[in-house]
Amino acid sequence: MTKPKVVAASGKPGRRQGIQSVEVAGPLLATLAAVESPMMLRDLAAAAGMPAAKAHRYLVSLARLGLITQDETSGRYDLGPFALELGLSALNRQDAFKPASRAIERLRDELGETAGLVAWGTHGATYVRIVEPLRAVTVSLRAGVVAPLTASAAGYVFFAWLPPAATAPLMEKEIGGAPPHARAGLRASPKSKKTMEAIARRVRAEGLAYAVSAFAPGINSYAAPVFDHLGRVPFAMTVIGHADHLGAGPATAVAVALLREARAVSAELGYRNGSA
Amino acid sequence: MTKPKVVAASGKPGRRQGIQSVEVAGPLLATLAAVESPMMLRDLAAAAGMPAAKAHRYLVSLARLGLITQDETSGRYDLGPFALELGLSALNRQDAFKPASRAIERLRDELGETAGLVAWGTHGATYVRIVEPLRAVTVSLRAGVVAPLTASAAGYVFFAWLPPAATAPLMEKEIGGAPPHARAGLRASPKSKKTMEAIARRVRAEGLAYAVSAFAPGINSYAAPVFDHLGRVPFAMTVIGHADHLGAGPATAVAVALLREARAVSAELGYRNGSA
DNA sequence: TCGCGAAATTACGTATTGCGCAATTGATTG
DNA sequence: CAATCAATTGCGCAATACGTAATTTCGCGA
Repeated sequence: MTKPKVVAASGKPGRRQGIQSVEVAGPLLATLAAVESPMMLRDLAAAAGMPAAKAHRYLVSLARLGLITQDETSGRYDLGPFALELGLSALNRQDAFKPASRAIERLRDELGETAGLVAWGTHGATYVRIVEPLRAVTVSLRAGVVAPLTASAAGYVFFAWLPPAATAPLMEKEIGGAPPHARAGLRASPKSKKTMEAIARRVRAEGLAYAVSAFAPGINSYAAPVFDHLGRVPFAMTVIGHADHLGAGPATAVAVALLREARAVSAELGYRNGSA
Repeated sequence: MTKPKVVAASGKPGRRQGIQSVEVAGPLLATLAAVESPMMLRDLAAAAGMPAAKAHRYLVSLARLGLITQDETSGRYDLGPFALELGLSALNRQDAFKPASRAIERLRDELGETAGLVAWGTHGATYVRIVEPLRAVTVSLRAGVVAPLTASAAGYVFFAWLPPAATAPLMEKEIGGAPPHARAGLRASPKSKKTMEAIARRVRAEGLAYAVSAFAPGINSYAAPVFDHLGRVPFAMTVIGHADHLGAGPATAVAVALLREARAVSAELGYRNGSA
């Protein structure tokens, strides 16, 4: 309409066919989103680069959708309730928590073992969610528990994929802070930096980590990273259970299932294999 | 276009002249906002009541605006970054947002616990802001998480003070929708309507809600309503933390502080105790 | 590796709808 | 009470969106 077209309805942008009017409305919404207070039609139209009469018609329809509201008395326009709804809905699916939560539930159901979600917090690899199978006897873990960086599958995962700067302080603390074997609760002996580097290489190569008797004797754990669309690692997914059920190694049923689910979540978050 | 018009561009709705194409796009956005996961073109078109070919053109333009995204591989459509931006901007305009934000920061500093702001959105009680204390292992939550209506302090608050019509659909879903233990992460068992009514009465009487082990074992939460000048509840303020620090009940230090701050915010918004 | 079926995407001609311009209505101020 | 500014609406033209398939792409199974 505004812009001369050679052929009928083909978008000259050379791209896929869209609806021009929809795209015209965008700048109006963007303008309103950028300011903090209601705007007059005239200013809104100017900011969006269109005549006031044109803007007005669009605003009427946007208001019918609830994307904007017009103040009855002042006539000014502002974002409406539907904009908030859209945002809350978008916020809801924005992060990795939900898909990762669903994934560990699937793992729990499929494997009949305790599964968890671990995030990197100020104190290290912190369990943020635990799901347990219905069985009576399960590995007891609570959200908030911090897994040792140098002696747990989840710790290995973060060490392997987080920037070194993020994990360095904690590793110093775990390796050098206390005399060997004096550290509370760590079953495994403290590892040297060189050992940790070797572990990290293997973990990166295999795509996941596993630890034998890390939490307690006879309890093994597996952990795999979840990547988001930027290639960051918002979570590690873990499976924890008795050694005789889980086994150990990169080819066990547990390892295969965990890796499959972790990769599925990463894909859902927009991670493209290889890089961001 | 579809509908015969007698006169040129006058909207026959008898109302103000708008842009038809803009209003056509509304149902597509509303449909995406109403579901929780990406949709196929076919289903989206059906839900919005239009042919797939038509929906496709609109989706192309909505995607150019960033209101929606299309997954490269699956071809499915979901809400996009601009939807989030619109929503966050709309959130900031809520009169209650700034005072309530400051209030949860005070609570965090005073109690040394994680505090949050929860709004009622399409999918339920949605965390829109989380503030964490600098020290300690904090409870990890992210904005966007939806708290279950029937098993969280924030959910109780909205259930107690929102019009029943607003919460009914979600309660049906939570209570009857899924088999036990199939619902994501609900530690607490599903509650009957009768139980929920009893909870709501107590919550209204005490002025706030608390939940034991709702998010995770050993994690308790408190929630109190913020009332605006019309007596509505735009937000709930929450405090979340380990059970042994927070305790549970209407007379704990946390409960007292939370209620005090929530009432202060309500007063600032022009709420008069008792009614609107 | 090839082929079947379903879904997504694109063409094309028609006429509905959006555009620019200017008049009209409504509100605010001197 | 009048003047000014802003918001809103007619009008006719022609650009754009619609419907109906055709076509391409994708996902699976043999």
